[in-house]
Amino acid sequence: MTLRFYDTASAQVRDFVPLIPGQVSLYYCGATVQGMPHVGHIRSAIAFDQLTRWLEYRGFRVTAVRNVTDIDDKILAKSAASFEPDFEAEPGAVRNEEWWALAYRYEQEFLNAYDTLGVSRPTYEPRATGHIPEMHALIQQLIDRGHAYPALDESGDVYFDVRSWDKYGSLTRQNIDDMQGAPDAGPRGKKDPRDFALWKGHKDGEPATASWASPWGTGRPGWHLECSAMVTKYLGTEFDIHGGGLDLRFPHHENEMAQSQAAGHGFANFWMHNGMVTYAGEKMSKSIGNTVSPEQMLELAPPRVVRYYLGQAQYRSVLDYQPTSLQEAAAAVERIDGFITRAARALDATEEAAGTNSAGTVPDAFAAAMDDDLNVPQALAVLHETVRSGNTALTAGDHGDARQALTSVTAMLSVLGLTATAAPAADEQANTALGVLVEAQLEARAQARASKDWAASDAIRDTLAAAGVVVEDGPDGATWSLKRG
RNA sequence: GGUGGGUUGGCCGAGAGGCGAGGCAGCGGCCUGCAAAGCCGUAUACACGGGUUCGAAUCCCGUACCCACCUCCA
Repeated sequence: MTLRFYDTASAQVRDFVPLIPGQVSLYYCGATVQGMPHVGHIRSAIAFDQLTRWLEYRGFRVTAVRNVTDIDDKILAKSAASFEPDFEAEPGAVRNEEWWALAYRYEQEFLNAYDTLGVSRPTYEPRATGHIPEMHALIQQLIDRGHAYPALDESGDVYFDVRSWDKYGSLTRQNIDDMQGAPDAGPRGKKDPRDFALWKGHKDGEPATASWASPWGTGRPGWHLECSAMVTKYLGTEFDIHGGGLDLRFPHHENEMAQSQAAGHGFANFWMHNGMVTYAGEKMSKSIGNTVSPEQMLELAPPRVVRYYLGQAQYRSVLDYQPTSLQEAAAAVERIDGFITRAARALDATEEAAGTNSAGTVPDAFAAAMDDDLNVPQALAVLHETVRSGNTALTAGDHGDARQALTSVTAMLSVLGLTATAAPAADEQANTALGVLVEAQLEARAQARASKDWAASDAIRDTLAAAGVVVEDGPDGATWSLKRG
């Protein structure tokens, strides 16, 4: 049983062998908390959550780290704008908000979205501003090794010297001389326009709270450096997997890799990048303004449906959002949930040992699909096939097979982060206040049906349906459930 | 200009030399008083043009179009 993942650095699917047997160290880039999350952020988190869950299912102890970039240009700019007299508060924006408050507030928004959509919390979630000393140590190390230098002007910046590191560009297989270079970078005291900032000198007008003392003058960390420093602190100088969105490959991850390896670190063994979410074929991003928020999706569908939708494609592929996407996902989820509800009720009613919650195992075909670079679509095919065979078993009254299918489905859903909320057992449901009323209606309907009074029977069913109670007739009489969503 | 990725049936979305993944929608059937749910059946799908091969959606060459990154971006 071999796990295989696509590694961006080597551009191939490779066998995954962790550095320490039985353990996996995973770092994936979280958000720059400068605004509300959009579903692109969530898709990335779901992808690495699926990875984490699958590794854990496979018996690995996973140490997952997801950073929070809580200081950067945009955060400072947004905060500064909130103090302007003509500040026009966007929905959700706050007037006169300090940069650190703004960052913490949006961090909470991200956490809420992650939690709602079932993204398990990483082991550690470090903030950039909490790791200034580690960054200073790394910068000093790079200067000592001749790979970094204080800006040639008086800006107080410290730059990484890309020309000093001949492997620069190797992650994305680019040649430095073929790169466009930052058009607006100008010299800014750089030796090469592609040199990037490890440390940004304090600028006039920036709040004093956004500035830390350093051997090179007061300032704040560069984006790329913070990840390198935090990875090393929590996972060591060499670790198994570094993840993030495909758009972070360059420059962010290229720069991270360069500075860490130039500092003598082995760094990431695997680089895994999730594909973008597009809207009408265009990448969803703040700068384009075509974002769809988790809230907007959650208005259209329950969290598990949103999770199903965002997690159903293979993580590396582009996921194009369409207005009908969530309806389709909802239908698929309802099909699964319908089986679970029916199976649970049928089995509970006939078997006393219903509480056998032994952690089920996943079908071999499902496992093989997940082992193969997290082929979730293929795994979902196995899930649906299991649901079908379970339905067939239920119809046939084959409770042994039905139970096996139920256990199997439950295990698969757990791995995918789609665990169904346990449907109430029939008698439990009947004992609620609503249940008493519904049962009375169903009793009346049963009598109407017995006397072939179809008009009365259907009227009751319609009334219940209007109240969100779905009635289904079966061989043993009618059952009911609350309409989901 | 450089570097990657893509184009699969009405839609989404896997696969990767021979047996038509799966879901959604549609159609037909079984079941049902009628429904619903479920089950069964149902599609001459692989951008285009060449080539290799007994056989190509899958390999090779070329073409077109799309996307991403090279500037902050999950």
